[in-house]
Amino acid sequence: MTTELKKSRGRPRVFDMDEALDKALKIFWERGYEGASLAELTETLGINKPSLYAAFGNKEELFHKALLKYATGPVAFVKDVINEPTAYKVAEAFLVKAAEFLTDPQHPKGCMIVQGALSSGESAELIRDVLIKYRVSYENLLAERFAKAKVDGDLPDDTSPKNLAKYLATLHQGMSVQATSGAAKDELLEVAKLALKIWPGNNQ
Amino acid sequence: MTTELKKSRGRPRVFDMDEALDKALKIFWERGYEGASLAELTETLGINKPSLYAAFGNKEELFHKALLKYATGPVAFVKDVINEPTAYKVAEAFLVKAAEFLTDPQHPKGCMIVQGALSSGESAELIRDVLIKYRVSYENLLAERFAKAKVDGDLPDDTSPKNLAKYLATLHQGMSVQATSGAAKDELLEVAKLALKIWPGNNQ
DNA sequence: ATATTTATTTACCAATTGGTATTTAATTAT
DNA sequence: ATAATTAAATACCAATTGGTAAATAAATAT
Repeated sequence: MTTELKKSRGRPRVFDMDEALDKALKIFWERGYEGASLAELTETLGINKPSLYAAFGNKEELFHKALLKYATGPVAFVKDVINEPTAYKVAEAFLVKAAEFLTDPQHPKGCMIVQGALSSGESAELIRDVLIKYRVSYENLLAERFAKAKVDGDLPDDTSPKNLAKYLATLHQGMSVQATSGAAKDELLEVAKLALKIWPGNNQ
Repeated sequence: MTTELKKSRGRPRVFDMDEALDKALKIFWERGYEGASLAELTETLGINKPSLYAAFGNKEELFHKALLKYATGPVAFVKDVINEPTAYKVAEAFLVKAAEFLTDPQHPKGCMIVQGALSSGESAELIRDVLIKYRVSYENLLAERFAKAKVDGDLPDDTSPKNLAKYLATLHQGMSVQATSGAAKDELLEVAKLALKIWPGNNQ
């Protein structure tokens, strides 16, 4: 059923670009931008450098493509989360799904957007800034959702959507560090449970 | 008043070791272990490589010495915090002081123990593991303090000291990421304030 | 069959990485 | 004054970094 209109002219590519990008993603994910060497990348993808460059551009472009795949793939759940019916359910879904995702044994621990280039040398400064922007935009997504919840009367008047969003983003980022450090899913779920106790009406 | 018994025999060292270590600390702090190059280190310390090696050993040893200085210097407040009279005051002091420290303009943003080697190449794996141990031990310090609080009747019987400690450690680590990403002190103080609302008796 | 196109392979590149051997300079002990 | 000791400066090292030029192989269009 897949439309294989591969009347491409030259020598056919021997590797699957999507699979290769996925492997690159996982290396960046657990090594970070600077920690991932071209040597490890090419070795893992099973291709050599010129092929990698022809297919994806340079290391930086490869990272960006991997990042895009990450944001639209594994991490897409964040954008679903804001569709939960109430602010509380948004927060709950966000933290619970984060706990599960960050410790999922199917892929590297932690969040690539958090640890891809947290502190780094000059060569990764652009990458670092892009990741910061991603984090900020996810946080803003939550803040906007909570602002709407206030209008809906779903949150008390004296609550600050921004503070609430930053609280959740901070927890998420901390959970990412925890996951990378070996914390188990259940431990992070307990953290999530505790964190949700701040919610008005969810006390004790 | 400083006992300068410098009847050391050979050519005198031209730089102050403590000052130099402090500069190295700040570079590791904002660049991470791998991100800090020997070139940047020697340039900033104002000494050349052989001098650095003679004084501090290799890059890894220098990092460990800087880390020790960090843990006994800027970050010593964590060990004071557990002397607060109540569990709540411990948590409050921990989060408030963390917010202030992580955004202090006097030194790099964020926590070196969190971002010194979060994700990295193979060359930093030992460092990464040491930093993980540091994080775990700080968390254990809090957990033990809260266990004592339970015995004292300062915390309800159904509270888990470990979960509480992990909750606070997670927030601290998240705040570190936030600080590195440009969050302001006031914003982190708001997060701390929100976070403390989970406390029994501190609701609303 | 041949030309064209595209991918792979091999071999290479300059720059940078962490790390040292060697020489030279500054100090103290004799 | 001279020997011994210690540090600094210069110059170097192999290995690795990200990146590429040139040659070769596999497909399609003519």
